[in-house]
Amino acid sequence: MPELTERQKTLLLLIIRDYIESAQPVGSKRLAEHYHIYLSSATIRNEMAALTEMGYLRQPHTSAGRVPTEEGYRYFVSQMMNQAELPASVQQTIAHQFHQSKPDVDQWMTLAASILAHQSQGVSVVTAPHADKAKYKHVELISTQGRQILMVQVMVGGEVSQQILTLAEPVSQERLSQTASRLNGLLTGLAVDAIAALPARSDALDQDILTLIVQDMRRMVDRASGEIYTDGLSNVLSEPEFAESDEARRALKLFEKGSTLQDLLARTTINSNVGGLQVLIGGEGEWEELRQCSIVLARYGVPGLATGTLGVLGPMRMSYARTIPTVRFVAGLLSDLVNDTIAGE
Amino acid sequence: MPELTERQKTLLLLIIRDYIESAQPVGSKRLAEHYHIYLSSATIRNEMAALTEMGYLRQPHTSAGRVPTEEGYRYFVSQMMNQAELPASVQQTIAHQFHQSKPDVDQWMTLAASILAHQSQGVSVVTAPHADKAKYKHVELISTQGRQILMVQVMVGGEVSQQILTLAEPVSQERLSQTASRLNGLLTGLAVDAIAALPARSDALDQDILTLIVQDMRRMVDRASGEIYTDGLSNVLSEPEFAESDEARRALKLFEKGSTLQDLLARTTINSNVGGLQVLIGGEGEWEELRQCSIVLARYGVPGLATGTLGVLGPMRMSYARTIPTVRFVAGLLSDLVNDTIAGE
DNA sequence: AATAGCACTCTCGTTTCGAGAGTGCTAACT
DNA sequence: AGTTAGCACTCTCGAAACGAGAGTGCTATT
Repeated sequence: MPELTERQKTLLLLIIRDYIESAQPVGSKRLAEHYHIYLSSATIRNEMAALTEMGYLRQPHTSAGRVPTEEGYRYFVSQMMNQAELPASVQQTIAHQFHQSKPDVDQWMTLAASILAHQSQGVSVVTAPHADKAKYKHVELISTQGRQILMVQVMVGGEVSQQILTLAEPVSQERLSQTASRLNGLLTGLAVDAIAALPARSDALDQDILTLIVQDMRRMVDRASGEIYTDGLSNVLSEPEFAESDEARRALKLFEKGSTLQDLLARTTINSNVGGLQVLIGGEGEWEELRQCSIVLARYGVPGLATGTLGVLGPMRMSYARTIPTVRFVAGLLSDLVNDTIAGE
Repeated sequence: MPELTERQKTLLLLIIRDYIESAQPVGSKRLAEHYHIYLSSATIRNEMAALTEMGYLRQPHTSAGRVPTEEGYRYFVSQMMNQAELPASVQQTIAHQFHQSKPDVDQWMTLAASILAHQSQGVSVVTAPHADKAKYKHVELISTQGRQILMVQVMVGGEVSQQILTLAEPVSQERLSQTASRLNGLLTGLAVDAIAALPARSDALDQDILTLIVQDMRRMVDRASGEIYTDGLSNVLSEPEFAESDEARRALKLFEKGSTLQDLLARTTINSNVGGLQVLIGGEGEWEELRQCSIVLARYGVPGLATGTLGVLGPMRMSYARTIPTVRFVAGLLSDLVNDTIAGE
């Protein structure tokens, strides 16, 4: 259906840009006066009617200006997708912040969330890089008290999981350390399936821990993403479309119980490959809670080894021109960091 | 200034209770009709005038009903402080949830935050129990990649900190394990100051790690509270006083950058001892952002060993009758849990 | 001391109204 | 044929007007 004439394209983009800035329906007259189009308002009206007919625009009421439809936004985004780049100065500032921070995943995620939120004036969402196919690297067992022990497990790539276990009976730290070192000798470099396939061990404690390790690795692989880092929540309230608190509350709830969010991010895992951006506009008919929102998502990391998701959520009227390049740039940066971290293995 | 007659007390409490429910200024007539006071509206008016004079009530405009002042709320809270108890059935439900969960601090905190938020319809705030005087228990060193290693440190009491370190040069896992086990033999049970006072070690790696351990322990002691668990953020938006998003945004921002919050919780550390509640009303002249809010705080844990803070933030008009007993009860529960955890040492 | 009565004040929801902005359509223009 | 001017019409929005309702303070009475 790309029956858009050149003029219609320009007009459409202009209208959307104006609406994103002003948050108000844009009319033919305003358009004719404000921008240097050498067209009369009447002509513009005709074109607008056509664009409305085609489903790119919409009028809130008869005799109000036009507002982009979701389809309109989609066109807008597709147009700017390949073109927008973050100014070099901003790039430098951001990169600088990352290189100054400690080499700690937690720090990176927090920083990424903060930068995304500030740059885009939206709500940022970042998940930690996650090994698609976890390989065992190391386990430590530390007795904390009585029958409870702390198990710290490290994957190749540096992903860490800690968990508290309750054993059937108290075990001394020495015994735990021996068990751990035996298992470490045995399992290093193996994937979860290989470990599960090992023959049962003679020592009961060994066997118990082994089972738990497998469980834990499974859990790490299954949860598409663990904790979600987020920032800029208060930004949603600045947007006029969330002035009535009801709509805003719905959006906030998304972040309290992460299930919808998890769902959303999981989808991206499937559809999108590292490097590509994905923009979901108006919930895409799937997410009722997001009907008023858009999300710009990207996948980062090293495919097959460790990847994560990051993105920005905002009103459908969000500034894509700022958000898209920022998300892309930060995703690239994080990919590099992950790459560097893994490189040594 | 407790020149309140018995009748004035009853009236004041009634007015506040009504206002908390209805969120609307309460007038003399409404009061006379709705409740079984055998007084005429005129009499009530007189008393109201007196209460206003004394600073417990306020009228938004001439000829509107009365609204409690902060002083009024304070009186209200002081009255109900000793009396309110959570229904036994609710107590059971809550206790049940805790006993079903895994023995994991993270789980507990999340659960506590969730329960508080739901019960009180406010925003809950919980910090993990934190050792006031950390004692060393165990360290593990795990090489993750090249010069970077993961250091996992466990305190007596079970508090865990993990950190990524970058060494001057790559070190094998064997060597790391040896170092760790040497240090474990040496340091177990010592407090940070004792460790800092140890003579320097001959082995360079040992010494490096030792320094880092001390640093890390200091860090853990210093940060009054690390991560803040929170829930029910979307509840703020339901309250009519936050209908205009500006006020709501301010409250939300509190939770994004935790500094004010940290500050607030730190104060409680000083003023309040375990078991006692503290109710801050209207920011108490100190916290501009909280002028419209109240916060019910409690300290839990075992004094001198490990304590944490928990509380609920809501509009000044929040339901103290539900919030106060809930906070008190959950604080008690968490104290028990901390106690049980530590008992074994 | 408590109350009934009264005059007065102030808010709030409704209604009315006109300005303004925008539209669609038709007829004229290039 | 594409563009533009003109016009009648629609709809929103803010201001002004207004009356109902609720509440108050004060005074006189019980």
